[in-house]
Amino acid sequence: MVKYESVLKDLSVSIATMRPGDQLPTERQLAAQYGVSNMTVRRALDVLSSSKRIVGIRGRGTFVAQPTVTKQMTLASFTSSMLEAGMTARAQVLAMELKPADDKAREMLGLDEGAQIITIDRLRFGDDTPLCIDRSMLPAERFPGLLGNDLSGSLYEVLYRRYNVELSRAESRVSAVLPSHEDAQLLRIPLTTPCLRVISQGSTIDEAVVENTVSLYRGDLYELLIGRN
Amino acid sequence: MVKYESVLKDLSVSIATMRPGDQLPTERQLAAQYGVSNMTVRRALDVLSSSKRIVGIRGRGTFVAQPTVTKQMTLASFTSSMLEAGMTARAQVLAMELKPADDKAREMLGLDEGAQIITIDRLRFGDDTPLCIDRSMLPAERFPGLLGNDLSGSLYEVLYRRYNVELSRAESRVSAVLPSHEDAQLLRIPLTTPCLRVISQGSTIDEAVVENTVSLYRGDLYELLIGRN
DNA sequence: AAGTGGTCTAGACCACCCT
DNA sequence: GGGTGGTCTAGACCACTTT
Repeated sequence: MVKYESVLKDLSVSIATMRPGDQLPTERQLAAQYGVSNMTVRRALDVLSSSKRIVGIRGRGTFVAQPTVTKQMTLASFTSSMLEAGMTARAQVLAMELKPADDKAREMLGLDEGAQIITIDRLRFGDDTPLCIDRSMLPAERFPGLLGNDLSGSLYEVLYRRYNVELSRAESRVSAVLPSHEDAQLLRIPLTTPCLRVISQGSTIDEAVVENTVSLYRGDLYELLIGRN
Repeated sequence: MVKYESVLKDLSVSIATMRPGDQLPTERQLAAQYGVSNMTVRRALDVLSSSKRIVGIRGRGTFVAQPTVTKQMTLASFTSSMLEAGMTARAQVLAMELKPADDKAREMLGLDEGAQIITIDRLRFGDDTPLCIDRSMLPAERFPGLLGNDLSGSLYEVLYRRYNVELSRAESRVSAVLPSHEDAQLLRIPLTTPCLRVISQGSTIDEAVVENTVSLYRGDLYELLIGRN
């Protein structure tokens, strides 16, 4: 791990314990504290600043930002975008199941009758705040033993490392919904907080759809960023 | 304008004339060429690299990137997606205004003090059902007489036909919100119906942002389709 | 005047790729 | 070994705010 990443990680944790408006140590102080140069501290601050977690005011200081509605997110992958935002990504597995595919699942994944699927429900955190519920569905045949893996990180990474399957997100459907009782409880939000529901499919290079995920993002903390990265 | 921005701008233009796979000058060469230090060149390269326009390979060099699939993710335009759904698209103009740009508008459109903007609010229908409210903002200087045009169809088409300006959607931010009283009334929905808010910017080929639109879609009837097109 | 965020330098050094 | 991208330094300087 390079130096600025250590600084970033540490700063990220510190900020999480502070309140909006609180002032951070000065750049010089941070540089001395971490035994690192001005430029390296700034590189870490830049990441936090561009993800709107802090605000630098020339001549005044650096402050913890108000948590605005404009947090950042890409359609790429939860884990990578959390990293980019200087937050730690973590997933808590809510449920895992191996079961026969119903009609709907068979259609979505292009499976034959009698095929089995794996379902994985996960609650995803950014710095200990629940931000998203992921419900994934995959063909069991293609990923034997998947449920034995550690799924607290990136699902795509596990698929790549263990099964050498590289997925790309083909198409996503985004809608606005109110959370169910259960989901609201998991995300720790009121029932009236609108959420973003993203239904996405992962396909291999040969176009076969091998993953279907329904994600529910907290609407008050999340914004999807779509476009040229 | 700071130095790295000049370098970035110049590099951006250069890259546009090159082909994928072509090699850029080395960092040292660029530094000498622009009369600037290594770090400053790198800062510009970092921007291009994180937006996937170039790829740096340690020990080899820096190369123009292949346009990737994820880069091309776009939101379909309202008019075209209505067409695809077999519905007729129509827009009712709610308000049009020519007024001085406030700070926020100036920042978004990159305008100087004293510049004027055109705002256009439209209610968009699919088969006589109100589906979306669009609030657009454009620099007045660039589009003289825009308000005299028929705006019941596609705004982008008008801009193209009348001003020969071809816009591409640069980046869109999607969030889930509840509608205001006014917006709920316009869309004929209860206040508790979650909506999709899409903030998008249109830019010309030379990267200038000349349009900013906030769209509010009925969440119960509208789904955004994001995919490789 | 002193202190702050932000830019920039000139160069060292590392990891890596090519002979 | 020589060239490349990438990280980092120690400090200078600028723009700005506060005292």
